[in-house]
Amino acid sequence: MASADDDALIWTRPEPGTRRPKFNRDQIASTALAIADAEGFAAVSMRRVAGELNAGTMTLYYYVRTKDELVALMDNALMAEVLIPEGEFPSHWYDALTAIAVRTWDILTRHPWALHSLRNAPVGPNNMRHFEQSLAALAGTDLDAPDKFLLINMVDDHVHGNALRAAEVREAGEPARDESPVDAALQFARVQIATGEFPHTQALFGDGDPHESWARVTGPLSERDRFRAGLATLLRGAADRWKLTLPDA
Amino acid sequence: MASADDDALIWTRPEPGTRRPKFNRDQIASTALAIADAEGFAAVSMRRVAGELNAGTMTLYYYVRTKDELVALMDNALMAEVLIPEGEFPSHWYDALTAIAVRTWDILTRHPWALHSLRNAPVGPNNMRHFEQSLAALAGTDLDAPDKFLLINMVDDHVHGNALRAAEVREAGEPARDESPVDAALQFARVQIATGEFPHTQALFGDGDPHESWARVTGPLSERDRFRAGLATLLRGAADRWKLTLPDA
DNA sequence: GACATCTTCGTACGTCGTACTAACAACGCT
DNA sequence: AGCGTTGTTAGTACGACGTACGAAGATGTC
Repeated sequence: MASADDDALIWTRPEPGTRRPKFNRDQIASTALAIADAEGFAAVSMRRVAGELNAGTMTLYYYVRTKDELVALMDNALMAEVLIPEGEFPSHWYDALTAIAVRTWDILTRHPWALHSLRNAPVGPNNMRHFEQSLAALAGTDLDAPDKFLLINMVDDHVHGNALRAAEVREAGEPARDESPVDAALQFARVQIATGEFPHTQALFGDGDPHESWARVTGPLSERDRFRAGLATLLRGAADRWKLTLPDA
Repeated sequence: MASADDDALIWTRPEPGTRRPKFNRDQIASTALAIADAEGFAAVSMRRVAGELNAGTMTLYYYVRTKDELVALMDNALMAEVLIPEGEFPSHWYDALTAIAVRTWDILTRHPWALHSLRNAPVGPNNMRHFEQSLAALAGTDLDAPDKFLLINMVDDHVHGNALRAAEVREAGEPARDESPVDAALQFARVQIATGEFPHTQALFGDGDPHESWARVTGPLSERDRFRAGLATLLRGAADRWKLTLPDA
């Protein structure tokens, strides 16, 4: 009876309930994510993603209606990373909000292309989970609905705004880079300052080595610590405004 | 002697030192800006801008090396609008910073495509003027260089972050809209909430009419006033942190 | 086997940015 | 007046892109 269909072994035979597609959305999203991380968002094209999966380009359109939907998938995958794991959730509102914000900032900073690109992505499940966590952080306070919403938005705005600018500036501040764009920008700034039209800027940066000036102006804190300092200032203002308790620390 | 060249009248003859280009960068930038305002940033293509000027497409490349340079021109033109006019500059640091931030927010909100699109534009002259004005706002304080820089960045981050999200949300909150995308998003959120996975979100929004829920959660303040409230909170935190005076008001 | 339906993907169209190159126009020379 | 130089405009063409259309292959049910 070991007849014609030896390939009908349990191992080679597809599971029942087959007729299963060769790919799935998670796979596609993570492939796209990998490309974006390695070569930037601009490298993520339908042809490219399909190629990476050894599929025909149009195959993707079976899983996704448009490229925007692919981007939505990418966004949702990224947002999964920003969720605080069960059990690591601080109990004090200040600590919880800080943990969420810092984690989000870390992710956004690790994927610098994301902020430029995922902005018009519609709300997905993980976006809602992120919002839910922020609300959970404020559950212990007696803020009313509009105030909770306002505070959460303030924190999110700060995170996104800062991550955005930090991503832009990152390489510019690094020494040991001498490609044209950065040097050109520094050179431009120096020439502008030399015109005397920018007395305050001149006083701030001085006339010395640009990289040294930059280091002096940014101060001793890392970009991440400067973000945290800004966040702490914001939350201090919020505590003041709404008479919220600060953690003992 | 009124001979062959009647067209050689002083009025018709071009001025000496001619050989002047037919266009200039300001013209090109404002044309591109107009297109973006009317039809969104995606409508700004080299062909389109050139067409609007009745020029050949490639003519633009005489004024600009790449499309990115065109975008830089657009960015610089926008940044001109955010500069506070001479004489309107408040003397107290708090008022000055607020004026700069609000004005910037207004401009960004009036050109919602800008935040999505101008982000990688390199620093231009008007960007430097904006920074110079921010420094001028802090001239009366005795903050040191790193603290000034940090505070200015915090405010800018807040402005950009908020304007970004406000632009996304704007239409979604408006009633009298029933196109598919917005309705689809609201519908999605309702279905998600109904799963019970989002108790805090559910408690916040309730089960009533989505637009009514939205109105209740955003509260009585306009988007602009909510931005100002967040900004005031941030600045209050800053005043606290650095022992700065608040205006009498 | 025949048929229906699920899944894959080749071809083709219209867009985009822009490299290359030719054409035209205005000036300084003689 | 003619000529070469150089500033300015623009046509053509190439290789990318997203995706509409529809044919082809694969897998299930009778």
